[in-house]
Amino acid sequence: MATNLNSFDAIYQVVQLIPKGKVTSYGAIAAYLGMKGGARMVGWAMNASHTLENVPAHRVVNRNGILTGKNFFGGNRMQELLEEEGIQVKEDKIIGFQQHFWDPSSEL
DNA sequence: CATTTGACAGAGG
DNA sequence: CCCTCTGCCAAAT
Repeated sequence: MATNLNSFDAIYQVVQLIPKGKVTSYGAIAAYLGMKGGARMVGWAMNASHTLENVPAHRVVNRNGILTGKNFFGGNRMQELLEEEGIQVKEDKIIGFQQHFWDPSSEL
């Protein structure tokens, strides 16, 4: 797919496609977009996306299921959003991460 | 144009 | 699981 999408836009699309109550990792998104190993780029996109509203970056965590970007959300905002979607978060990390994991490469 | 940086990932200890 | 080092890619300065 990747219809006329610029670097960041493609990432925003995938993040917006994450089902409610699900989460994914930067690497999974990067791999889906073909930039395996470019996971850092995904984080960069999120940094730019945090100014947007339709990008549920709170559903994107690192490979360990840790809310790496919670600091960018402003306090416990990220954790609250996840808990509202049925995801339990403890000490900045998702409980049963694999259980809530959503892989774009498999689901899309 | 070269260097630094960044919300990562994987391997090793 | 935590810490450290290396590898990757693109944007920002």
